[in-house]
Amino acid sequence: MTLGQPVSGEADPAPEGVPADEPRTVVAPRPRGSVMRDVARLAGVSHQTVSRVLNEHPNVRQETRTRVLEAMRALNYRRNLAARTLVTRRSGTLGIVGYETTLFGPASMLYGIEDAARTAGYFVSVATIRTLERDSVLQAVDRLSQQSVEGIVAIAPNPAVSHALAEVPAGLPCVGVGAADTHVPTVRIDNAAGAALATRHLLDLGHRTVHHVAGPSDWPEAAERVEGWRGTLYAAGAIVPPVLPQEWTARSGYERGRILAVDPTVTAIFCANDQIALGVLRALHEAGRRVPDDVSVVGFDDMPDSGYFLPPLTTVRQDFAELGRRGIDVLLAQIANGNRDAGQVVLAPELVVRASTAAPRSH
Amino acid sequence: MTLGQPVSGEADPAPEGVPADEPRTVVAPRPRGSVMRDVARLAGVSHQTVSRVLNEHPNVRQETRTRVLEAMRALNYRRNLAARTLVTRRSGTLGIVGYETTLFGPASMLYGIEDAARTAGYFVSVATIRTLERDSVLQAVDRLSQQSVEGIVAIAPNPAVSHALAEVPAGLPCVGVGAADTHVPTVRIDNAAGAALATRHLLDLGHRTVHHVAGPSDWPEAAERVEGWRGTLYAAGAIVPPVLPQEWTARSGYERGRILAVDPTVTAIFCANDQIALGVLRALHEAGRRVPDDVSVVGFDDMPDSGYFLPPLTTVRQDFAELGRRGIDVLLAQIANGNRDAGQVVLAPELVVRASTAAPRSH
DNA sequence: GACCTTCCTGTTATCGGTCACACCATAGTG
DNA sequence: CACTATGGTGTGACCGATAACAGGAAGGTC
Repeated sequence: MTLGQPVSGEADPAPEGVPADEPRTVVAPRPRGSVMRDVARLAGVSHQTVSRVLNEHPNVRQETRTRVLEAMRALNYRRNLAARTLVTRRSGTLGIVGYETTLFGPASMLYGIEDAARTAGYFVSVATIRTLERDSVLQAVDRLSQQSVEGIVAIAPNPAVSHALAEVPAGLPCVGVGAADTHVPTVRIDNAAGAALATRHLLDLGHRTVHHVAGPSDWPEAAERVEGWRGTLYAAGAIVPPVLPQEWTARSGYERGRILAVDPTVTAIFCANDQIALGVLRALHEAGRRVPDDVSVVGFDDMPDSGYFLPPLTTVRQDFAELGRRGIDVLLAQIANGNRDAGQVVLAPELVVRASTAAPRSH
Repeated sequence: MTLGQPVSGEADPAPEGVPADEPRTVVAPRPRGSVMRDVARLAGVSHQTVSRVLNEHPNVRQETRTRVLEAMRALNYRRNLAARTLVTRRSGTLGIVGYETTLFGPASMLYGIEDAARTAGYFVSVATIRTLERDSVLQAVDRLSQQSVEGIVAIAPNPAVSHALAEVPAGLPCVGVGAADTHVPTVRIDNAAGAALATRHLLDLGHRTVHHVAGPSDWPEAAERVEGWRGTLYAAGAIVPPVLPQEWTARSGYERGRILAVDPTVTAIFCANDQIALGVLRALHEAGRRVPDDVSVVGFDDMPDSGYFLPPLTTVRQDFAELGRRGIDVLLAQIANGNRDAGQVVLAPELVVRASTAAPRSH
């Protein structure tokens, strides 16, 4: 036992005159636990046999196995992942590239992904990016690939991200979650169909046309929703009002909502997400236009709070957790096959009708 | 160049009779990039010199250094973290134990922590837990320690989590973020002070007393806020209404709010977070009690949406990003010192007064 | 000139696992 | 009985980095 003995004290005797508390970056090495050899010794077998037990190799006698397992428990052994990774080239870790993960959607996907990865026996390493600049994204991907991640999930598969992914040398498996992308396989809900659902719902209620408060133009989710909304209006022969991309925030919705609120021809508004809808609701309220009597509002996402807005929000639900799970499925399939062509998985969104939509008042 | 050549194909010829598409877990090893020796050879130096350049050792001639750097660029070299971790016992990775990370607060802390860790040159591995059961927590901590994380940040430092942390053998540095805890150093805002701020504000406006809709009892944040609220009422000689712990959701707030709404003596409600407040607002609205004319409402957190509730919510702001940063600071200090006694860091919360509070109507 | 520093560089061991292979039983086959 | 499979186990090499140490060249001091 080396208890109480200074760690490697001989080699470099502290210079006497120098203040000892100077904040040097010399860090004491982490104390070492027991390793495979220790377990082997205690169990009276070779280290290779311990390895076999650990990896559930069939050719180990039952009695030997239990003896090894007992030794492992006695020594509180845990395998050193770094050593294993070094030799197998498989880290058992998946990387996540996240963007704006404080938003409800991304945060939920992150959660779903982590959950699914854990279930599949993988660790999860996260690299968030602050901006969608090329360098920022490349850096994040680089950080993850340094860690020998076996695959990467991009939560915001926008062009910058997937382009960086395509550049990853080793043909790293990857998947985009949330929106379509041409460079990487993706798992997403059908944003266009969701937008169409919302627009259709409003048209069916009798509204002449539907205004749209869009999300940021650099999010493909936002673009797809614009597309679905526009297409539906077009197919119905309704006029297509201009869109002005906004952020995903209530503030954005409020600002855009104030403009829409003073326009008496506006009777139905489809918002790119629920937070935007929240802002729009407030703007309408302040302008004295009642929802849904004067104006109908639909959101997108169905965050847990949406049912408690004033009034409760009609919205398009997407199952973020399921999205995460399916994303991991696709990634694992790629890892198993070695190729990237795992295709596209598209989940159907669902319209949740609450109290924020109604037929327009007939004059 | 080994391009096109099968990787170690000789050793284990595929058994002829077995269907080839059986889903076995045999995975092709990741193709290998260039390693230190390759760089060394190209630069005409030893691998150790490459290592010196990489680690910014001072004793390398300028010319040698540039030659090595060029070789690294030419070969697109990146250091193998697993090998480095194996020998140094330092993984450069911090672990995060997260709970309910889809909530705005936890998600924001996660983000702040990741950001700060990256800035400090650390990677981040996440282990979320679904329940606060002892086993679930232990498992998460175990997963992280398997990865040789150098420290752990607990986002929900509730007793179960910190207890598990205390059991980590190697004296792993750790820190709890968000609430006080007796087992681990913590970084938090002063939840009690924040609650006091809110309560005081309502009392100062002239309310006789303040009702409270609390968070879940197994979150120390919730308990601390109850404490601050209760203490302030007590000091002011106001009566202390009973509390019923709820979840952090709007739904919870709504349910509790419906009960409070029918009680005419209720004129001021302090909610444990903004989402609860949202539910309370709706319940009051439905009951025909106007905010702030009939009832004042205060939240906690200041999520981005709170300013767009109807009416805009008076709330207690906590700076989650700063919390994350400071958490990493404390953790890094522990890693540098080797001991766990990095004390408590307490940040001051701030009251943000908006339109949901006013003096009670005088009869 | 002998000697000691200081700067720069290379050689070898090592971290803790897995892989390839050798080995020894025992059992089955002709 | 010789010969081959097969189950169970041990031995040594190896993954790719860093640590420890050795040693050569250049410069300074006596």
